[in-house]
Amino acid sequence: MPNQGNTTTQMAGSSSTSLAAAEKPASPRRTRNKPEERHKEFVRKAIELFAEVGFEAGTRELAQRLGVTQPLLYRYFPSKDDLIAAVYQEIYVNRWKKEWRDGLIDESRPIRERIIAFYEDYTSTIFTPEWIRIYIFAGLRGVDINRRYAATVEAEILRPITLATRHSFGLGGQEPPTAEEVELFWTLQGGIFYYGVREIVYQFPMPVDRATMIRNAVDTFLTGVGPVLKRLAERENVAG
Amino acid sequence: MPNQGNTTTQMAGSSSTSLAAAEKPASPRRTRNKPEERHKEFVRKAIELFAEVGFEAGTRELAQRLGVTQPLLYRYFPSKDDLIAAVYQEIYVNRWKKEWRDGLIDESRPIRERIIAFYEDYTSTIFTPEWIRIYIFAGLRGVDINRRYAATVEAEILRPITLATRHSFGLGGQEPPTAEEVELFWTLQGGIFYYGVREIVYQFPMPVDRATMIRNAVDTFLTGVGPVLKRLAERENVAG
DNA sequence: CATGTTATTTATCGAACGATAATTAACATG
DNA sequence: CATGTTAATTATCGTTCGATAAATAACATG
Repeated sequence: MPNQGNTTTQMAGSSSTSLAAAEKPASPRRTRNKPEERHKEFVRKAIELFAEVGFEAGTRELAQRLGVTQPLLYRYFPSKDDLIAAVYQEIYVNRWKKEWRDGLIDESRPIRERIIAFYEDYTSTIFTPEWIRIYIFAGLRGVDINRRYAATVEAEILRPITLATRHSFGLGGQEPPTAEEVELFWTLQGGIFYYGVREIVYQFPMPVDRATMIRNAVDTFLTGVGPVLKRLAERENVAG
Repeated sequence: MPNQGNTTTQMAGSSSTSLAAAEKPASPRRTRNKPEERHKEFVRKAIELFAEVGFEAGTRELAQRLGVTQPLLYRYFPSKDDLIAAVYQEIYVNRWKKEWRDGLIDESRPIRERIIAFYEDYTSTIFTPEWIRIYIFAGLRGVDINRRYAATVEAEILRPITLATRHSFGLGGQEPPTAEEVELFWTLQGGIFYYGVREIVYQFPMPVDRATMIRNAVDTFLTGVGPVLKRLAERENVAG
């Protein structure tokens, strides 16, 4: 049934003609593409598929969506795990913006403005099904990816925010933020992140739009964090 | 334990003796148990296994851990999905405490105390690999469970907290909390929940203990939420 | 102790999976 | 236009999965 008919095989396209058995789009032989493009194309579609189904998604399903045969995948990725690694790289490394940190430590703007601007841009990057769902899939599958990512968030975002906030309250000097201080900002980070999880993963109806949520959360946090930071700083001075 | 084996079938236990082919613990025939106990036992072990591996965990692996054969599972659960449903029921329905709501609306204690006490007890219930990991697995697999659970959290926890906090600030009356108000408390909830995710799922080293984190997060929140709630209430009064 | 019920096991099916080897055809080069 | 390279396909292997049917043995009852 592979149909080698030299006649009308062309328009096998993708849909409608598929028989009950599925899987084979009935197009024998396709065009020949450049390896780099194929590689990118494969990763892009893999992200799409994994975000939907998870990493248990079959290589046959992926091949079908790409309009190629399943063994072709193994010409570009030695194993499925290598494909998954490429997916991680694309999402969590290539999409990170160095400007986030720069904006946060830019003392020419008020701290509130900086933090709100950061979270608006950051959430516009990560609040997609691809980013969030794959991030969560990754965390359940193994801890490496997420630990590394969390370490980056802490080093590049939360510690700078902590120091900047401390300064804006006229507290402390250059000493590195304590774990307890950083933990405070983790709860802000987590609270905002969980908004995205409810919206995108649990598909909860979200009556409050993202910008409003961020503004209220940051306002609440910045108003309340002053006294707590002060208390922590005093305790630190006594202890140290 | 069970196994009244009249000979040496005893030590079929679990390890070492397993041949290369694996799967069969070499114990032919076991004792006969009461159906209700089996049912409970199966669910209990299924929770354990699913928390580790996810719902893709094989029924053969589960059977092996139970010391029974795989087809026996199908005498107690018509399909794997029914087993999963029983797991959900056990974790997310049976472990819910009505006292949480009662404690939160008990106006004889200060609001700060009530909220901190609630989160300490709540986290002591849900900050286990079983609860958190299965909750997250469930959310990626389908939205029903988590949507239902989130609706319960909102109705039984967050709305009461919102009203109680409003009162403690001398704001508003009996009007139901607005979506924007509730959303504020969702960020607190999410921030605390994400602490558990980092600890249990991502296995991040947590230098700040749970109680301290809760105290700081609630203090920050309660200090900061007053002005924001007030602003929202005023806007509401003008608009309404 | 004989008998009936049913909890449990043995054996097996069909589908789907990741992966490999061998074959075929698209394209670049002379 | 003949030729070599390699992108892409066909065919297939071995494993694992959820699930079912039939055989067997534990226990209750008389």
